[in-house]
Amino acid sequence: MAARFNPLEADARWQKLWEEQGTFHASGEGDRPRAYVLEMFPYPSGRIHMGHVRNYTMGDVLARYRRMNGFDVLHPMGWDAFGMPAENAAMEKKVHPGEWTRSNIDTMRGQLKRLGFALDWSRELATCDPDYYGHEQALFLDLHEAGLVYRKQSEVNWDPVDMTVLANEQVIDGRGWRSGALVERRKLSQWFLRITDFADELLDGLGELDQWPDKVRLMQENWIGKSRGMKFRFDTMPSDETESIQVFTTRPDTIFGASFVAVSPDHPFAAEAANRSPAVAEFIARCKQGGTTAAELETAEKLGLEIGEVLHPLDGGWTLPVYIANFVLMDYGTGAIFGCPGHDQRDLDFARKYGLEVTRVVAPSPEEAEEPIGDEAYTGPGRLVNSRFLDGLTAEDAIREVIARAEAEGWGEGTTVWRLRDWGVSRQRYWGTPIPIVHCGACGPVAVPRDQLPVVLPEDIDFETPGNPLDRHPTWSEVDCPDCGAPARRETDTLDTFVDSSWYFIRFASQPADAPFDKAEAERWLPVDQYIGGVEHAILHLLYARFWTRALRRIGKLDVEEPFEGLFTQGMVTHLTFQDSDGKWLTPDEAESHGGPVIRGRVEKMSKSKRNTVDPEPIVDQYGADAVRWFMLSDSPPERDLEWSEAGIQGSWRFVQRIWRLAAEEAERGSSTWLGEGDDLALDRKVHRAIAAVGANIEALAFNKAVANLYELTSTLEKAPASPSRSRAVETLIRLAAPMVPHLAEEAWSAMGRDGLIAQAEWPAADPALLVEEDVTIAVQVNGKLRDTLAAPKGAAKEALEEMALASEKVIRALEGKAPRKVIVVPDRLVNIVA
RNA sequence: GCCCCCGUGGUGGAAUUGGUAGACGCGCUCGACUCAAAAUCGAGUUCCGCAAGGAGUGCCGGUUCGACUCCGGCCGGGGGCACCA
Repeated sequence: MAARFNPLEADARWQKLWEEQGTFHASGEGDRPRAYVLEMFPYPSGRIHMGHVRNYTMGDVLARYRRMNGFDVLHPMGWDAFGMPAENAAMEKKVHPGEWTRSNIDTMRGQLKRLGFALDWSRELATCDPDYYGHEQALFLDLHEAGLVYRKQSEVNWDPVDMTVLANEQVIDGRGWRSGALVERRKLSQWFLRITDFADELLDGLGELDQWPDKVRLMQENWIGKSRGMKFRFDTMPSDETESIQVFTTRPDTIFGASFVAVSPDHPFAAEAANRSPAVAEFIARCKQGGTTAAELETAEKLGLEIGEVLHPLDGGWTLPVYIANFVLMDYGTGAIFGCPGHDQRDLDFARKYGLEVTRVVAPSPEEAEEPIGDEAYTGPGRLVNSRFLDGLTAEDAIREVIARAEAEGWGEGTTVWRLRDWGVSRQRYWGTPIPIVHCGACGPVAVPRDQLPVVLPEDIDFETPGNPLDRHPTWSEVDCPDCGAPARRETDTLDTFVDSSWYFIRFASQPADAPFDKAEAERWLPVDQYIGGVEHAILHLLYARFWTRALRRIGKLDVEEPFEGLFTQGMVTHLTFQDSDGKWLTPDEAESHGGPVIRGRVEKMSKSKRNTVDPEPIVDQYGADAVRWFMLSDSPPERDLEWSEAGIQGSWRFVQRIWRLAAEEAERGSSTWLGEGDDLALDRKVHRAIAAVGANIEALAFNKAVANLYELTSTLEKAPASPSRSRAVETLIRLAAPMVPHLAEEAWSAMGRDGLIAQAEWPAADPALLVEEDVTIAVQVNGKLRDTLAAPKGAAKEALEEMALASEKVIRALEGKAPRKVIVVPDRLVNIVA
């Protein structure tokens, strides 16, 4: 038996065997309990990075652990294969996006396989495959038929050089991130999904997701942004021809503090005014200039232009000026507000600038009723003042009162508004799922008949000229209208790639050829028991997937409420950064061999721009998959960042060899030479405590703690004398470590002469009798300070413990002759003597 | 600006419901083996102190027999949203 574990040889051998035997295929048959373990599928960008390795190692440990615990485990892998980088590569390197993507997938699949992940590769899918996106088109049409898809004009970020729509994230300081051109706002007809129809259930559903991080639930809650308030109207002057203005407020109680009404520059009321006056039109144009970056908005000046007058709904003799104001958003609430400068900071800034009245209508105490408002609006609690029939009411009561009156008198109503907007899914790009619609001059937009799906992307495309290649393709879009047969044109937009990732976990669970999924089969696996991925998807992907699942439920396709029962967001992999004296980023290797001075920078997320990435593949070459896996689990709590270090991976390598030595030693000794030396009960207890601890920690995804448990057990075993207990314990150690270091575990398992694969072996059971301590150490405190410890049998009587504690010499000394006033005894834990 | 999270040795981090702070790893120190080195093994490693003992979980205060843990106020770091009415 080899003195060293040789991963270079062993890893590949076991990986081949697992693959040949289909060890990790999810059966879906029989009545074993099922577990669906899923990590967010990767974008095939080229090569696996350390973040992937960490993410997939965590999921793999859980999947292997569940399998050893008797579960039928579904642990699949696929590729989020549509998206911009492929088109960029096409433009820069003159390769077809499909070719580039598929070649990346091949590379990355090979890299993943070398890490020995227990994946069911038979279910592998790529979203760029017509077999996948064709079914997505069918689902899109299902939602369309159900009225959950619609088309409307919408403003987009338009890059006039690249001739493409940009996502908000791709607009940097008002310019296209690739072209650097000033981005324009254009109105285009776009497809939308009615996610706002589900706002209430998406919000309420968060309450049930108790296996999600609070942080993510909170982020989604804020994103959905439910606000209760009142919508009401300000009537225009009887002489005006224009209609009344609807406003929304969350503070109807402050209605007597109103000093102006403001509408968005995009509001119809503003447009009307612009029609009448070039000055107004010019002002609106000015409002639309300027960037949308955080910094610019922060410092942006409040701009307003008075364009009319309206009547206060509770006092026909009270007129208020109407302004167009640049800080009012058209797509929130009604696009118009009433300004209450006393109790809203923005309104106050505006009122000061334009010399409008500032009235206090809420005061924290009666004494402060006439206290003028200074530079800060008062937004705290209090009672109403200067508010006629509302005076003296609390803000909450006043809100109810005003809404009740508005509803009774018919000028307003209590309502709820949402921050969440419908999901625009049109993208003017080639490398995505074609939207299965045909535009006919006579019939309008018509769904592509089901038997004509999938609508497949053309292969012969040209990236030489900017813009959407689909739009430019000479023939692809030319079709006959499915309804009337007249010449028509295909929709040339493709779907947002977030649509692709909104249902891939369903397709993993069930993949018939003729349908997106089989309802019953998918329902047997779903929801995903444990989903693991980066926190950067906390809102978009996870919200869209929740919506898509609920939409399918509403149309009767799938009876699942929430797609992901458990969610875990793992931290990033970070690394030191280095710069030379000119500020140029250096790789760690360059930093070492650099002649000049090198500045050690901060520890940051691995990124190409900071040049601090570490490619996993050479590390696997050098140390083997298990050492890499072990390191990914060991150093930091999984939800926090992990700093990559050479010392860390070396430590992991040493540990892998330590386990190997224990196994090799036992294997060599054989199973007969030492029999009869008797059991080592103390060792048995430690082993069973480790069984319980490692299991509990893996279930809690506290991998770093499970790792610590294994280190501790290993050290104990190294020091333990030979005995049947020790031999059993080494076997147990191998089983416990198997989910984390599977290749080593298989090798040791087979060397020790055990049958079958350890991947399919049983997880050891902790014997409850051995988990109970016989003796415990009792802490003895005097006035809360530790003075002594004493050994006592478990379950010793309080009186006995008290007596023992009072007899302690150290206690007597600490008491300095004072008599104990009180003695607190916590059984099996401590005695505290208060003097 | 609003919301949320986190501050523990040289370092990553442990510490069921408040009950012996620093498990386990990394690093470091000393020792063994070696001509030597690597690898490996053993001992030690919160701080002050020879010791007895004292101090100690960002800072200040509070609750409690007892606080890393609970409460209030600061300071520092990170994240999310952002003119959301």
